Amino acid sequence: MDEKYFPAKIERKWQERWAERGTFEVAPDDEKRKFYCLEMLPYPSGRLHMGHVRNYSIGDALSWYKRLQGFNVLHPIGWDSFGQPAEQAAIKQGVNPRDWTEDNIEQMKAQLKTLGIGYDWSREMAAHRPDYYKFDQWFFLKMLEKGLAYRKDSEVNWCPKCETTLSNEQASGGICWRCGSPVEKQNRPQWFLKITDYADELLADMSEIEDGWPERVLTMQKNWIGKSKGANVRFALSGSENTQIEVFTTRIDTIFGVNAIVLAPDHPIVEEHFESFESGVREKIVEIRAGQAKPVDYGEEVEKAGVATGLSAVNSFSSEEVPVWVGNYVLMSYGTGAVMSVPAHDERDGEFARKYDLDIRHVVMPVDEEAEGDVFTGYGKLENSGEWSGLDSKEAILSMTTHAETEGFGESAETYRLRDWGISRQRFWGAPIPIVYCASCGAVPVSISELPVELPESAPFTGVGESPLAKVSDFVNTECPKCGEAAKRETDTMDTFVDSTWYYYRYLDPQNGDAPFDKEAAEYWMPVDLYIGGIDHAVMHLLYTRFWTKMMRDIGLVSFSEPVNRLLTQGMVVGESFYSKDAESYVFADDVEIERDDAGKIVNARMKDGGGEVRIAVEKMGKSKLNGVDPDDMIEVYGADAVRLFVMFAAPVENELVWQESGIEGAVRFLQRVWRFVHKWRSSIASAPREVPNDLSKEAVALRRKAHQTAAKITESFESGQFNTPVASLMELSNALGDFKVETENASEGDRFAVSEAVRFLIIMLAPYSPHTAEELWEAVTNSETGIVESGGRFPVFDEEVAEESEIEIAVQVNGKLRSKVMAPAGADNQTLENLARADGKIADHTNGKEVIKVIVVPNRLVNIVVKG
RNA sequence: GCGGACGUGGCGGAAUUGGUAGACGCGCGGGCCUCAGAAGCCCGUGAUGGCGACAUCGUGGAGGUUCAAAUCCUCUCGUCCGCACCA
Repeated sequence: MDEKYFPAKIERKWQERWAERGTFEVAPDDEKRKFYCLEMLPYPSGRLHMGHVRNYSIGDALSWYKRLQGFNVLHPIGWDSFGQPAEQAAIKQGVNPRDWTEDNIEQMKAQLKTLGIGYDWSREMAAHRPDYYKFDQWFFLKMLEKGLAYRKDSEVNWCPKCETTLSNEQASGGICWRCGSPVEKQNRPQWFLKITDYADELLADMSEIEDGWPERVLTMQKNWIGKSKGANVRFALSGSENTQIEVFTTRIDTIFGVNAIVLAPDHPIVEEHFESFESGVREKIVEIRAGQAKPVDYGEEVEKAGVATGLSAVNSFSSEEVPVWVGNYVLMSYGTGAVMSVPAHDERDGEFARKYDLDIRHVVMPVDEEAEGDVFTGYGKLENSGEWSGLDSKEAILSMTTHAETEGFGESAETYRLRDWGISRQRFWGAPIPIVYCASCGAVPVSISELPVELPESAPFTGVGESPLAKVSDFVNTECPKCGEAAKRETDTMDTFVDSTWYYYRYLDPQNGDAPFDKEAAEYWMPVDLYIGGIDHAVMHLLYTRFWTKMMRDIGLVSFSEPVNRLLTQGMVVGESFYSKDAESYVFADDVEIERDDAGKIVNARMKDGGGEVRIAVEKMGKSKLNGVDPDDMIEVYGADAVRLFVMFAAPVENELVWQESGIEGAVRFLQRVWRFVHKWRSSIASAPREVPNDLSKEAVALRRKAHQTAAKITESFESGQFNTPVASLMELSNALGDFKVETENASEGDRFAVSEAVRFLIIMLAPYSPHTAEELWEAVTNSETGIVESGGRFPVFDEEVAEESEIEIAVQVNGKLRSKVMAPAGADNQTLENLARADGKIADHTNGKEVIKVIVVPNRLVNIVVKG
């Protein structure tokens, strides 16, 4: 052990040693309890950023903690290596996407190793390698067999900038989730996965995981699935024998207030009667269609527009004839694509009716008279509703639904916001969809034994038009698997969310060539015990992956329904940015001079050279803001251990983390302090007695107590998912060691024991945060070169008796105000505490001459004396 | 508009879940060491008043429940996030 702390040196040493010994490589072991710790796999952009560092530091901390408790910890990593940037690079720089991707993986892997994250690298996977995407295709075929994959000619979201289709989620709000461009609509045949088949289960099974998942993630998913209960009701189209218009409504109780049926502009009935409409109507419908196809900016409210088609329909409840309109606010993709318009009891219908001067008839009376305005959307008492008049809304809904069912023109129904998952992408860099189109046989699946359908080496990357695959004739032209005739391959590739939906199952059995993974491996390791990632994946990835697990259960691959027991959503890493008002641009922190007042509050910031005013803000890191921090630079200056320690200490994991260089300096100071202390005591520790000596000094007893209390606290924090406070506890323990004022040469047996115990505790509890430093210190005090885990180092189990304080400070209050503190033996009874409190001089001053009404005693805490007068 | 979360020193954040508010770190102030600096070490640091022991105030604001509230309840202000014609 060097006298001084040289992080680069020890970090290299231990990274090599871990690799040599395979410290983090694991295999199923029925003797040990398993723990599967997972972080969201990165896209191999080529550079690690601070968000990654945070993500992996959290995962590694918990992995170490569990490992040190004797768990068999699976902690893998891989690459989400299909996707647009590689293809963009191919278009812009003419590089081969495969080479580009492999290079980036190489670089990021090196960075991860420099960080010293304890991964089982033997299980690494990468989505773009055929041995992985073969099983994307395998799953697709299995789902096709099960009827869970289908092809449908459908309108898709098209991003003109990325030149690709987007899922509904990716196009949410009318803008591309990746580049922010407005999304257009296009019609084309698409492959879909039937996630909607699992909508109910995805909702119901939330009860299985609600203890371990953040409430807001489940709420977001719930809203996304958007289950809505109501009824379908059919209106007969006037003048037509058996054409009916079906509407979905949650408020069948308002059906006597219907003044019109409003159809989506692309409703089949509109299509069917289109030619019979007057020319003005046709024009208006075309206009509405165009308007709906246009993406809408966030927050922008679209004015309602519509046109009466001239058709009319009969309200089966009232026998009333109502006009049929087309409206721009009705969506074909939700419910039945038709609504019954009830302007008195629905805001949208009200707005529509006001604009076009349609009848407004109230059929539900508010029960409390608080309701104002002409539209009342609450529940109330029915009126003007035939035999249902007088009923409460809720009763009426039940009764009217039953009536519709009996009469055969309606039934209760459920509708979801969730759509099926469109997976077709007009891209090269993704898993080919294993389908062949044959002139006589149609769409024919490639047989499983022929997988993988490999991507060609390269393709012409022009950046425009169809998928590049369509231009690779060797790829496109093939034979029909069924009839052997010449046929063409599907040239769309799969959404990359397919790759990331099941990657963590591949870690369980990464070499398997016959199946995505071995069922027994999954039995041992799954479900994931802790999954850590950003909140931005709350809906898409995390909903897809829950769906995928249920699908795998149904094809017999796994025996459970939920893949992740506990989810931790980590906050962003942000940086301080400096904006020069004179230059009207961001400037580097180094060029800024900060002035503070006596309390340390920043009062002024100016440029060092010109003195121009500078505005300081905390913003997402970015090149343009000059506030990005490169993990490699930080590791070089402070060491990986200090970076990791700071990242964990600076904020609770779910919060934003403000990167501050002064903060990381504090982290290094702490590590150095620990280092110096261990260096000074290392031989005394090595020769310390193994058993507790009898003659412990008061100070030694206090040090032991602190060590055991720290172990108790940290264990509790880890178990509850708190990672910042343990660092504070470690610092306290380190401070207590620093306060232990015995020189090594005068240390008694008892002193050496207490110091040795506290130091070993400290080192092991430091390992989750700063593993290299902990390993080096451990080696210095134990002389074992195999590393902490292999040499049997275990997370300290605290001894309650040792941790217990013998004397406790008791707060004494008079009328709830703190007036004094007294020392009392631990566990003293209420009477003793009260007597002690009353005997205190300061308390007497506050109670003399007053009548004591009541005395409240909280054992080991406080005494509150309530007085009058 | 609907839904959700959160407001604690100059800053990041603690607080055994109703029981001594501000742990720990940063920043700031003072001191020791040093030729000097860096590093390190020691002391102080919520606000106001007082030489002081101490007193008063204090967890966005206003009420309330309680012997006792950062924590529970009501209202209110603010910040952030999600959804947004979903019938």
